[in-house]
Amino acid sequence: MDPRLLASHYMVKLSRTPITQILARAIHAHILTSGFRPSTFILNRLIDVYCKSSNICYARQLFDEIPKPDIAARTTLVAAYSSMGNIRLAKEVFYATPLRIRDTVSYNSMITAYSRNRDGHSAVRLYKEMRVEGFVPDPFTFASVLSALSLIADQERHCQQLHCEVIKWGVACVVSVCNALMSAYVNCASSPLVLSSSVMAASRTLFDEMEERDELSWTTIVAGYVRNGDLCAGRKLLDGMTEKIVVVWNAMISGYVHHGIYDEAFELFRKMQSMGIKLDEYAYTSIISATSNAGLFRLGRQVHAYILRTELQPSEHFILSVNNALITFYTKHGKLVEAKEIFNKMPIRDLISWNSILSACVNARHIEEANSIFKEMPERSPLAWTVMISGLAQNGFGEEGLKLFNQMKLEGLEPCDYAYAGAITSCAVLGSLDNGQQLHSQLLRLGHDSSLSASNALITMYARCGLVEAAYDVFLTMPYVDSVSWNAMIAALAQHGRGVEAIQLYEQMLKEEILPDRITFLTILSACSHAGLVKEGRHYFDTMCTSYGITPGEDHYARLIDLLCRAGMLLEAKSVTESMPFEPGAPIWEALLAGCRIHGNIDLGIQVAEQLFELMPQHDGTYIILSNMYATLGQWDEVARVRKLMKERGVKKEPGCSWIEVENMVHVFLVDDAVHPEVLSVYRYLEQLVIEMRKLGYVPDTKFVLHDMESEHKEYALSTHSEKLAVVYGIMKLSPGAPIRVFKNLRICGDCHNAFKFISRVVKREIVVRDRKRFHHFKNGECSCGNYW
DNA sequence: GTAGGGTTAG
Repeated sequence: MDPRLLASHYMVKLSRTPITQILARAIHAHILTSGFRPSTFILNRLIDVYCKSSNICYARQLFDEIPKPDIAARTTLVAAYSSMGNIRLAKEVFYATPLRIRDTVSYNSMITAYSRNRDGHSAVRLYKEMRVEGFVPDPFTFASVLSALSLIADQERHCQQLHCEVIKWGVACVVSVCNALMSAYVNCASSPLVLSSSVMAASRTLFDEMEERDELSWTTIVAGYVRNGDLCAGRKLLDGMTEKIVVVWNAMISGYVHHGIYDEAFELFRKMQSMGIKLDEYAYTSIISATSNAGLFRLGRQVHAYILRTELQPSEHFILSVNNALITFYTKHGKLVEAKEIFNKMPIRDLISWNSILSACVNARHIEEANSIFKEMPERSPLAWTVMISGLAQNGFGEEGLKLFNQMKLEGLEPCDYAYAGAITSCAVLGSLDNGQQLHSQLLRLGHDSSLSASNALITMYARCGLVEAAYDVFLTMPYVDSVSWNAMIAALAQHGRGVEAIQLYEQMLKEEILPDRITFLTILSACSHAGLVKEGRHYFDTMCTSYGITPGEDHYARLIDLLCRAGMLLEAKSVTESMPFEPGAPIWEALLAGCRIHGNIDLGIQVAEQLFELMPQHDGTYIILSNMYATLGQWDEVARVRKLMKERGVKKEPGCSWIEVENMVHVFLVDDAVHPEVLSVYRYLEQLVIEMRKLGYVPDTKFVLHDMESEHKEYALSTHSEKLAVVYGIMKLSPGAPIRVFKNLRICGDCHNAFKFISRVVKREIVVRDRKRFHHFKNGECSCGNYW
């Protein structure tokens, strides 16, 4: 075929019909085999097709194969590389183009490339360069360079300078240039050094003085107001509009949702509906998110049903984003099954779908499931890692959380402050102070130390590692705090038996007008409980309802009952259970049973245990407490009966286990340990200690041995308790005078509690023990709990 | 041949 004919044939084909990649390949092949040199027009179209189908390699091949591609082809390629995020190749082509044949369009493309690559400085530099070289900027140049300004510091000054240039080059009346300028001014407001009202005013003046406006002009100004928190100004403009521009409505609705003004969001949504403005995925996702945040389950489900009924041919993008929002909606309302159903039925999923279903599983504490989703994900974004790390930590998987955090770093991903918070929480779970401190110093180095989530995690970490003062330091030096910080600090004091201080801090919180939430009351109730402050606890329980409108949940009642039980008011506690507006569940009975144990009320204990056996027959704690109660009374037949019951039902007792950190290594001891390599020397050291302790009056309290055996053996059994072994190991290994910090998975044993008082005197060191419930600080023969535990 | 707005994940 005659090459010229072929060319015109291509021209027609290329300009009229959408070209598939296959067709492009065919033309490309023909060009190569026939030696036909296509016009720039054809070349550009082909490059464009390849790029739109993500085939940048072919595009470059085409470019390289054709001798001396002209400026238009080069520019197309720069733009293509830019839109695919490959700045390296874009630069290569641009700078290989001789200066004398570059034109304004090639500069525009390169400036955009830098801007897309989030390199605002290079974009601005190139703009200045082109001006020095004498190229004339056009409206596209300004649109490109102005959009790059949001990426650099001192944007306001640059904005004003470019504003002058715009006027100088006579393009101030071009709508697209004005839009870009307005948008640049609006973006300045995100800098803390800029007064948002002044840049918004500059933007508004531009808007008001525009002779003609397009949809984007309206959107830029309204979205600008919304983003900078001036919802009223945005709404005023919206109400005065004659045109119905969907994007503006959507921006307004999302603004209301972000500011928690849900009523207005719903009202606007309904208005859109009644005015016949097409509701698209943006409107729906915002409104679904409103129902998620506002806890409006029924309304959310109605929206869901409405979408299914009315959207008969939804686009792919519509299905994707709406379903993503729905996953979160069902997750936030505790409906994992529904969330999973939506996810499973989705024809296509993106990063957000995967991240949403991952957090759905994490929130529902289905860690196994979350783990397999995490492994299955096609792309693990830093967010997914973060969700997984904090999910593991918050569900007590400290070791796994920390491991994942380290793995994230090994894979070259930079953990954000939330990921650090997860890792720090992992340390809190493990009681790993060394790791926690290292993470703290990393935070300081990275400048993440002002992060709210990381600092809140630090408070908890230091507290759970036994360093209340360090927790306090973090709390006091935080640039701003939220109710989580207050709750964490109050809890820190409460766990360490400093109930009065916890209450004082709570009162301080009220003075600073921070509203307490349900967590605050849980914390303050346990503070009162640990410190034996019955009157105060009752008072706070009442004010929770009367002054703050928080309906006490089962967990609040459980703490109130715990408070009364510890103080020996078992009958009153019992009567509270009867006055509750719901049937008592396991937490209530457990609190009562613990009270019965402390005060040796076996009759009530048996009744309560029966309830618990029914509710959770596989729970070891009930059997243990009951058998221990019989054992203290010497009723060994009954002990045997309970043990037999356990065996029959296949219930296993969680073995006691304690651990201590020495030089960044965690050493674990079990009851009657024979596993730890140095356990023999630990036993020998303990024997010597006991001799010294007896001189000071220590008598092993064998009532804490819960099996029937000779008293000599009982003393031996006591000496094998895991917490004793860990404490002794600490005395042997830690530098002289350093406090001993030991962690135990169960509650501390009574004889160990007594023994540690004596040990603290013999070795003249502070011993800190964290058990399942709280901390004990032993110093000079006394414990911080005042024996009230 | 080049630029530009609104959403959903912690």
